[in-house]
This record gives sequence, structure tokens and C-alpha cells, in this order.
Amino acid sequence: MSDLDWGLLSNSVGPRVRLLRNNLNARSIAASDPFGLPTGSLTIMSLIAQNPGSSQKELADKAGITGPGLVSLVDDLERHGLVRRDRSTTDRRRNMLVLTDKGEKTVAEMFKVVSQIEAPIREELSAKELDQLIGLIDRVLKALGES
Amino acid sequence: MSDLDWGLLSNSVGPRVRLLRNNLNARSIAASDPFGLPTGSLTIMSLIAQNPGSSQKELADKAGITGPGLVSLVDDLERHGLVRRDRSTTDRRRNMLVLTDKGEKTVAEMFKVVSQIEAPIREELSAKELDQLIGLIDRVLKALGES
DNA sequence: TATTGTTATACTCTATAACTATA
DNA sequence: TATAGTTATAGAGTATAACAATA
Repeated sequence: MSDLDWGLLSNSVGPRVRLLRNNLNARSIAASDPFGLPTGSLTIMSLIAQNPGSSQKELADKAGITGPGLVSLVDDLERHGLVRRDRSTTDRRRNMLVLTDKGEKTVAEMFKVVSQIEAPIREELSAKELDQLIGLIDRVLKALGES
Repeated sequence: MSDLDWGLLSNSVGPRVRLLRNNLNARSIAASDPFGLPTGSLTIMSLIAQNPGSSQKELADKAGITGPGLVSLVDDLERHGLVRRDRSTTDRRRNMLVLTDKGEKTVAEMFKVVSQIEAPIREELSAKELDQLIGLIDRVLKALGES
């Protein structure tokens, strides 16, 4: 399209990351909409599935969502009967989050749809290059103090 | 921090990109604040500096900002006397954007500050790896129809 | 005194529709 | 009829402060 040059920011990742995030976010909204769930739902459910009994704080930290942001997300998921908040018996401040049976099924269905968002990426990049990209991003996140 | 696993989304870039964008965005706000300018100001000014006379549409497309979003950004920059809107003589619908002298100076000052945002990235990654990361992102953006 | 989850609130970013002036 | 810029508006995402319950 535009053949403009980034100029001073040619070696900056910031502007590119914003572009990428906006694009993926728009696709994510469209993909999540048929499920009546907001963006990030699959991310959280996927984390719960892999790490059942996690606290909301642990999930929020991992996903880069604020506490209040996660509360409203879990409210949505609970309202749809996909997630259960079980009070921890050892530390009654904490919620141990678990997927319901319906939640397990929804994660599987949703993954089929939402994973299509990144299909163009997997077409463009070889498996090795995708691993490279993810590896580099993870190192950057760690350097920035995330996760 | 949290040693949770991404689970199903282990090979997805979406959640990681959101984390990265949020982190960089928070730093960008903090860095731009002393200048009294919103995030993205340096991006736009840098694009104008490198491509003087660009139309607002060209800039918006490149930066991944909507038309209205760019209008308010340019409003801010113009209010600060950093950017001038010159009506094109050949197509009087278009604005040819140019940096003022003050704008040129501000870009230089701002770059010193804002580029520090990504200092941790440049410390973690070798120059070659940073090029790799940017190259991969650019290919992904193209595959997604951006830029 | 510190931490988890919650509520309330506000602000930024982004998106969309409708208007104008030009082409 | 289409395009560049603008205005107005709404929505999603994110952030902070203050509170209750628990440690």
C-alpha cells in the first residue's frame, strides 16, 4: 500500500507491535463475537485448562490483564457457565478457577475458530520461523519484566 | 514471575503481542507525557520527517491509525506548533504535512527519550536478532494485509 | 500490615457513520 | 460517483483508587 518509510523509527518495534496488535485484536473480536464472549476469553480459558486451580492474580499477571479487567472477564465466563470460582480452602482470599465440562467443550470449539486468526501467519512463516518469532518475543517480554 | 503455561496457545502470537503492546504503550505514555503530547506523536512526526508532504491518509494507513484518530493527533501537533497542514495545490482535498523548525527539534529531543523505551530490548537482543525480529514482524504484517 | 478479589470510575484507543469540499 | 479530511459518537481496553475479607 503506502511505501512510506518509518524514518527514525526504522529499528523500533513499538509502532509495528501496535499495528500487529490492532490487526489481531480486530480479528479476535470478530472471531469471539459468535460465542458472545469478549476478546481474551480463549486466552484465559486456555490458561485455566492448562493450569487448573490458578488464582485470578496468577492469571492476570500471566495474561497481562489488570485485576479489575480479569474480574469482568471471569464474570462473563462464569455467567456462561464455562468457569467456576472455587474458594481455596487453604487461603480463603483466593479463587481457584476451574473449567466446567461446558467450558472444556467451548475451549475446543473456540480454539478451532480463533486459531484461524493466525492462519495467515502460519502460511507466511515456516514452523521454524514461527518458533523463532515467538522465542524472540518471549525474550523481549522477559527483558521488559513481563512474565 | 508466574510460571503458568500458555497451554493451547503456546504457539500463538496474539496473547504475547498484547502483553508486549501494553508494556510498550505504558512506557510510551510515560515518555511522551513530559512533552504534553499523546502516544504516537513521535511515530507520526518521524513519518512526516522522512516523508514530507505526505497526506493524512498515507500517514494513517502506514501507522495503522484511523482517519479521525490521525486528525486529533495532527490537531495536537499543530497546536504545539510542530506540524503544519499545507493544502496541496494540485489536489485541494489533501493536506501536505510538514514539520516546522520547532517540530524538527522536538523530534530529535523526543527520539532521545522515547528510544530509551526499547533500550531493554536492545540490551537483550543482538543487533542481528533485532533485525530478525523486525523482519519477521514485517512479513507477518504484510501477510495480514498491513502496510 | 500485606494480599486477593471486588467495585466504581475515568481515560485512552479505536471504530463507525455522516458531513464538507474537492475531484 | 469517489476521495480527503472533519466532526460527532460510541465502544472496548486499560488504569487507578478505595473497599471488604482474609492472611
